[in-house]
Amino acid sequence: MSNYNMSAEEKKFLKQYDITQFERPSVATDIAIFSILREGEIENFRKLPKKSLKLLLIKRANYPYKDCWALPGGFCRPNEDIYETAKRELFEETNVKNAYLQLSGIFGEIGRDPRGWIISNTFLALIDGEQCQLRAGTDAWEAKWFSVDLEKNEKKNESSEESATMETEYTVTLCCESDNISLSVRVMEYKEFRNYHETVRYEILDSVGLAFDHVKIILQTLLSLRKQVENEATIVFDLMPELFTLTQLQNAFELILQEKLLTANFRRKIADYVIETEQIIEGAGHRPAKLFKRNVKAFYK
Amino acid sequence: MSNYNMSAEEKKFLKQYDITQFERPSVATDIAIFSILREGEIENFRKLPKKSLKLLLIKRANYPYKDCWALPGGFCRPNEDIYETAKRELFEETNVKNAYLQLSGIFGEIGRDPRGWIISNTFLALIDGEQCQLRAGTDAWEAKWFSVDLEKNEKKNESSEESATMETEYTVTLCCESDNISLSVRVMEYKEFRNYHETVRYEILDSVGLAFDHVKIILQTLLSLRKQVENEATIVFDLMPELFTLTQLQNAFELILQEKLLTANFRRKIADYVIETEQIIEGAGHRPAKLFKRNVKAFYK
DNA sequence: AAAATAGTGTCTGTCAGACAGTATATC
DNA sequence: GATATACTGTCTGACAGACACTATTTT
Repeated sequence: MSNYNMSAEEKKFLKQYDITQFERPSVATDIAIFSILREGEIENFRKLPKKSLKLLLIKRANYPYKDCWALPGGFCRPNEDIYETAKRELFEETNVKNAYLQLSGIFGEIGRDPRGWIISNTFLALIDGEQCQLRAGTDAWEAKWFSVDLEKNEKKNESSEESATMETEYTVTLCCESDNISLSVRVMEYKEFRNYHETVRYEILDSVGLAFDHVKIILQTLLSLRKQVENEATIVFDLMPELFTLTQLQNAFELILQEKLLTANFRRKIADYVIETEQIIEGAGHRPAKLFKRNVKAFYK
Repeated sequence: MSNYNMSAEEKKFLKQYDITQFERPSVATDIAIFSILREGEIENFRKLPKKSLKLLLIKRANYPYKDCWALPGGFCRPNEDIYETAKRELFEETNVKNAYLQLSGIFGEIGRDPRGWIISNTFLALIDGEQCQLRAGTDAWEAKWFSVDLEKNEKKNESSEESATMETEYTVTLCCESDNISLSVRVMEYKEFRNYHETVRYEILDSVGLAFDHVKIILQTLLSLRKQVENEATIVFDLMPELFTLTQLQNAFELILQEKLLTANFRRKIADYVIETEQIIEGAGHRPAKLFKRNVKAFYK
């Protein structure tokens, strides 16, 4: 700390202070790394490749939750800031150094990890999936991209003048096409409005094949990503390569929001964030698209 | 965890697993508790009381940072979720049970606390200040509401086609009128756009009178509060009592955003969130205002 | 009547949604 | 020419910003 000069008395206090006298948790990070990747093979030379929103999962080689899939993550090391832990883990899995990384939550519920008291600080990462090199799998280690699909199912809605409750069931479907793996897990969302305040709580209904409380982390992170995309366009660019077509960009928005957008309107909305380049996409069985780059100036208000 | 049956092998693994073999941090929470309170005495019987955005600070009775002011907070106890820690601390300081509480950041930089490796999960809390009962001060303990003022000072702005940097100096002024205390602290914000990604970093310039890195926490929490208020109106209601006038509500918006709003436009914007009651404010030296309550149904999309 | 706040009506320009239409590559 | 995507123009209605105006209470 700058501007802080210790007195002799304070130095003495610190010398006597024993931080280990209190019970401490382990602190870990789990990262929901999203990207946009091609789904399967190109069926028709005319058609654009079908892309989908992907999430990186790792097959656990050890107990607990051996053979289940989990978010990449790890323990925070001494002399390491948690953001550094997240950065390091991200790099170890994907070889990506400069990705978008954002705190998305804390999960510290008692019993969430059978090994003991482990608090996880969770992060949202967005990367350009085509660019990244996944760490090679070994016998003990395997990482795969899973396509993400979120289904919302309103269950119950009660509201009076003073209070309201809203129960929503979410089904998260994670598919790894190449390996023919499909995980379908469900989480319940309980929203309450009582005492003039809103509270939200999540509960896992079933989580077969997914480790720990990672379903919850995935769901909450995905919902917060969506909300952000609705509010500001800039975050989506973190999924894009240096040069991209406007259709690709629109596709990224559509995959996150899970809804179709109208092209003319979309282009008007993002016009200020992009600059047209001289280059075009070649080799497609149809009219080629112009390539755009980010307009750096537009990313500042 | 539901849906999780352990094998004998796994049970054996967990029995052998020693979580204490790794070095662990202490985990704490610090809470930025905001409210809106009357500033000083009523000078003119005609005028409305002047209100301001207040932040709760506590005078540290012990080392480190003895006699400095700090955010209320404390260590996370075993068998306690961090949200519970925050709730507990909030209740201990303010006697408020059902306040709005939201994760606002993690601070785990090495050296942020001279006592050792302490990671702080920080929270934003909004409460109706008029309703809350501050815990009584003792010789060893003192809590005060400080008015918050944020000043922005753009310092440097460079941008090219590929990259941009933006340096902003923030001055946070915290005043406790009743005790004639005024703390003025400065934080530098470094925004960078490089490798097609934006990063933000904060650095304390000076922090006289404020403990630890709490300036940073205060600034970042306040900025995120502002951003949220710009995006959705609902969060501001957490600062209001059950019944309130529209002028009071507008005032709350203005204090957070630090800008004047136009009344007619404001009322149109929040019209759906409120319901008129039969009651009116009495005893003012001017036309009395109607009292409104929250429209519970509007708080759900 | 003066002071001070409470509350409303309306003009304007911007922008999002909807939709129709045109353009241009490859095969 | 068929196919498929790329890209543009314009109508509409909603809404945010600006501003002028009216209303009501106490002293």
